[in-house]
Amino acid sequence: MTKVKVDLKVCGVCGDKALGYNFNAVTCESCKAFFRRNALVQKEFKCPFNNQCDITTVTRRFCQKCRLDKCLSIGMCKDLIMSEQDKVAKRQKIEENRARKRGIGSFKSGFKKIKKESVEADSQESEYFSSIYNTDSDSRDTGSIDQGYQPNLMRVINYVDTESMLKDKTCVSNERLVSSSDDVPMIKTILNPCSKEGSQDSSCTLNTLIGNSESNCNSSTGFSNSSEPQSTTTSRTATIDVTRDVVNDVQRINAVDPSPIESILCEAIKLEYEAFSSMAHSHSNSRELNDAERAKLNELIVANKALLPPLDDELNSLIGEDCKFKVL
Amino acid sequence: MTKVKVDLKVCGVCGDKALGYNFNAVTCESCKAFFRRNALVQKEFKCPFNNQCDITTVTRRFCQKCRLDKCLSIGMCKDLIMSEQDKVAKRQKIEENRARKRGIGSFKSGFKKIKKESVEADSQESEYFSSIYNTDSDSRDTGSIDQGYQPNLMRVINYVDTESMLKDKTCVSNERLVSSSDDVPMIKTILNPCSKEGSQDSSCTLNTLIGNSESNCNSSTGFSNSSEPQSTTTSRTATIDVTRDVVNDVQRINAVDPSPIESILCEAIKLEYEAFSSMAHSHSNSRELNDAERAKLNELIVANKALLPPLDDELNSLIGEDCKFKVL
DNA sequence: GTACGTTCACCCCGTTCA
DNA sequence: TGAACGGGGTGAACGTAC
Ligand SMILES: [Zn+2]
Ligand SMILES: [Zn+2]
Ligand SMILES: [Zn+2]
Ligand SMILES: [Zn+2]
Repeated sequence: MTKVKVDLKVCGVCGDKALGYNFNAVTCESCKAFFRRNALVQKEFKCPFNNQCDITTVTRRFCQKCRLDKCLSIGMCKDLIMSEQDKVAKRQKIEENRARKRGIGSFKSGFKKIKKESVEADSQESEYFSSIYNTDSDSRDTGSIDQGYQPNLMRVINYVDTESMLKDKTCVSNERLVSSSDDVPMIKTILNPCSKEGSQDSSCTLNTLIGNSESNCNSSTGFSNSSEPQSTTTSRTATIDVTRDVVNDVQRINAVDPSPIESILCEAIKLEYEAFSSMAHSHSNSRELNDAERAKLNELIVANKALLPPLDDELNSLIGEDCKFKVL
Repeated sequence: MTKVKVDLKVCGVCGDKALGYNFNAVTCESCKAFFRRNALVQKEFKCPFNNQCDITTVTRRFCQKCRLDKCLSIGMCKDLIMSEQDKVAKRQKIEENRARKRGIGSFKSGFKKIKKESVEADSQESEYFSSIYNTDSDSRDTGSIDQGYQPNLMRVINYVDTESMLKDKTCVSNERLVSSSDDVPMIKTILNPCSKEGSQDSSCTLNTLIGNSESNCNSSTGFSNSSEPQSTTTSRTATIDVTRDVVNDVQRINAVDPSPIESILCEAIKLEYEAFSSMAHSHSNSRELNDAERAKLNELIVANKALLPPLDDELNSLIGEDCKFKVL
């Protein structure tokens, strides 16, 4: 029981053993590296087959395109890949600490090497970043939303839920939080296109949510999109799957468009629902949706619909169903 | 009921459970650590969004900048963070006591660990360094005269106001004031007008979906919806400015003396002001949560709407029906 | 009992090298 | 490409002075 949990984590991309979240999805080390290396390259990969490669530990290296698509589909987020600046900053910090440490220990240590590096990278980066710096750049795609700290951000998130949320049940009570399931919930953040001029209604908002991705039994791996909802869980699961599909669609759409915003949005939506639903759960097992939950659901639907032209009928019907949960 | 009171303490920064005051504000353990680690670093953090992140247990890791700002805004005081010297002194004292105790108890006892520490200062890593090096000049650091124990001083003062000022405030106004629930009131400081306000108005806002639930007296995290703290406060700000002038004068008087006393004074003054303002605000209802949630929800909806032009009528009606949240 | 600092396990990102 | 590793940030638990 104790260490079992570790073994339960499975890479959402290839099914290999996973240690935890990477770029916002549970993945193995190799997929992590793969994503970091390839997610930002602008070049499109080509599938040698027909874009439907099943990714496994064995096949994962055969088709970069499908592997990358899979990565994105399970929610891996490009924005969490450090920008060149971030990396430089990080290296610098490490250098500093190292130097400092060394200095304290014994100040005789060689310092020459260090500063050499600190002089650093200035040179190369150039173009990428330039865009980032300008305040209003609408582009932002490649880089990250913000150079500053995306990474930590995410990390934190994941960390959080796990720990604080379920850890002490006590807080759960008054804490909105999710879960309670057992272990790895996760968060998501989304941000809308706050591209410059949309200011009118201050439309841009970032929502964070926690989605609890189930862990323990079953579904954890169940990420594989589209596939089956084997689980018992009833309606909630179903709903979630639906949203997930929608999300996937969006992401697929995004494929062309490098901007991750939409995908993030979708994630958020998905998570929102989940968060609510988990909240509801905590109170009672009853499968009733409270108004908040219901509202959320509707909202999700709206959002998704707007996002992607083709809306699923299934979903609609589903909604109809869910809505009947005692409407206020 | 008896121990309930303990549970009532809520972190003024993120809303998590708090045990008591830390650096002059009621905070959770994590915010305490966060503040200690980051308040003195010279480097400015950067908000990935637009400096309006709502800080909750979930989102607190997203944005260091807004978290730190929040810390300061609720009155957490950098001066209470021990300086490196203080720490060294403290360690020394501990060593001494330990040694003495050990000697008394039985001098054969394990010494291994001890000397390890005595080697001490090197005490490798971790958090030490972070703060040390900052050149920060302006206050305290090198100076010294007093740094020896500013902290205590501060504490005392706070204690005082506490008493006189808000005593019963219990939870209070939206946002800034955190609570104090029943026993220990606390001080507040007002945040500085965010230096470069220029950026903030950009339309983007960060919201947390989950909202903070909080059952009892929520208050904790202010929600961003409409009444945004920073912007609103015109009159308030003005007042503060005035007090600030006064404070400055005082400081000028103290001038030569680098000691943080003046800051303390300042704190007290501000606090008073805040106490008033919070009173005025005090919002009525207890069942806050829903409202907050609702607001959140609406916000989301609005955001989504704005996002995507084509909105489905069906859905609209649906939403209108089910969730009466009046969408604006 | 309160409020500091310290420690340590943990999470996840980057780097390195075979 | 991927295993192994280095490392920083976080937060719970703990030690200690007062
Ligand atoms: Zn994998
Ligand atoms: Zn393929
Ligand atoms: Zn907190
Ligand atoms: Zn922020």
